[in-house]
Amino acid sequence: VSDVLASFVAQLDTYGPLDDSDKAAVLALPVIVRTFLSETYVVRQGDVEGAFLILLRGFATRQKLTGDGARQIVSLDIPGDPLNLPSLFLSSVDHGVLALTNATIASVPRQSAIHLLTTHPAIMQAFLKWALVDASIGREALLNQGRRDAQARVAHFLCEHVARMEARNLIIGGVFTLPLTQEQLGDATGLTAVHVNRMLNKMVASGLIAQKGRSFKIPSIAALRQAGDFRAQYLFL
Amino acid sequence: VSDVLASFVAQLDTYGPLDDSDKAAVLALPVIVRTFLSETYVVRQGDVEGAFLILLRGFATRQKLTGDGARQIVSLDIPGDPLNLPSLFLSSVDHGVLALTNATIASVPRQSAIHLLTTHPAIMQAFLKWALVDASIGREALLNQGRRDAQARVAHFLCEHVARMEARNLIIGGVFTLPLTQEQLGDATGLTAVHVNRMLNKMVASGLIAQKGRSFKIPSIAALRQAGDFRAQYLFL
DNA sequence: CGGTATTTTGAGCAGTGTCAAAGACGGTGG
DNA sequence: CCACCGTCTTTGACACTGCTCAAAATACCG
Repeated sequence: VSDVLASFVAQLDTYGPLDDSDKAAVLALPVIVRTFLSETYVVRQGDVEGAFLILLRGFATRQKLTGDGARQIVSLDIPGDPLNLPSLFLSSVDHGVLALTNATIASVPRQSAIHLLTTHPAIMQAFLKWALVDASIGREALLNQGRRDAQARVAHFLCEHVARMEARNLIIGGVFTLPLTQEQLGDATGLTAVHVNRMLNKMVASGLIAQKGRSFKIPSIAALRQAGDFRAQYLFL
Repeated sequence: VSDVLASFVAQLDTYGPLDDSDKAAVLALPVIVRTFLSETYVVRQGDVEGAFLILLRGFATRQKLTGDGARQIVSLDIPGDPLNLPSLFLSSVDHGVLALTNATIASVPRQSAIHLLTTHPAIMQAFLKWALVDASIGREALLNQGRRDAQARVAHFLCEHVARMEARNLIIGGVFTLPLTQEQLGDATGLTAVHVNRMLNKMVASGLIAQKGRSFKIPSIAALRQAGDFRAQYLFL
């Protein structure tokens, strides 16, 4: 029994609550730790995936493609996130998973994960909550792309990333790294790389964000939230 | 014990499978049947909702609002759909529910529903699958609004509605009613009512759809699917 | 039959996309 | 440690999709 899943258990517990036997059962799961290079596929869209994956270190996106190859990033995943919950119960994954940075990922055999859930109702319930929150985040993203202008979309995306990172104590000293190119930020907000660039520079000019390479600092999170029409309730943190 | 929930059980079973005692337990749920007039709120965004609601007859949308009042429709719900699954386990609903037509809705006390799930793992699992499919549909909608042009968005939306209605045997003779104004169709696709109008007329002119008032007929579903870049896998029907 | 909501149409415009090129950055091998 | 190379960012000019505003036509409902 190793403790690679310790932080995952902590996450699950916030959706829980789990009792000690539940936690022990998760920690007793057979796990293989795998590493992926940056810019490499973890799961391909349409795969019938065998294992349940949890991101331990690094960043990953979940993304979909249109018929003519345009990309939409549907989630930016951070350490502690499950990467392919749907594949546990659905026949195939409707989206691909791409490692953005070098990433270490815990891989749990599908049958072990399913067995865990069916024998531990509290864990099943925590997974259900996770799925519900994931859907809620998706709905907010839909609102963001459907009804906000370019600057607000980018601001909102940044606010969400900050909020989720902070909830996991992954931001230290107010500075954080956004592990995305501007092209990818466009794919996450329904914009073009060029236009994302203009929006970022505009936001720097107006003092909404401070940016140096891919590391960001937010002078006033309140101001950024206002610019992005961001209210955090939908994250259920 | 009435059978108002019979069709809901049938739906659940497709996500199941449920055994007879599971089904009996659902049917034994205390239910109040309520009716709502068209254009009337069933749940307001942010409500701490007491009851679990299932749409029995009519149509409803789930929708979110931006800070300055723009609306995004995140789901068009049809008979058999649960309307507020998140509120069972999350503290509040992140979106409102609006009856589009006169609607009859089954209302199950929250505690009864929760008790049902925690005592019947198979039902909990079916609800989890439901949540996963709902999230998958949300991701496809995000791709649709982020990366497809106006005509494709409308075509894709129509294809999805047809596919879901057909899966419940709610389309007879190839003609169906879209219970939305063009304004609402715009809110569902991230477009303006005016532009939706132009797209619909263009699609009629090119023979992709036949429309008379709010009733539609699709001459060639294959052609419409092509126009909307629609592949049905993500619905997991 | 009148009133209201919805659809339709037109004209003009704004926001975002496209294309292309230059500049900056970062990683790698020598 | 430096030079090189590929990727990413930045900038400019321009095109175009989809939005705004406004008014007319039509459909729906009591």
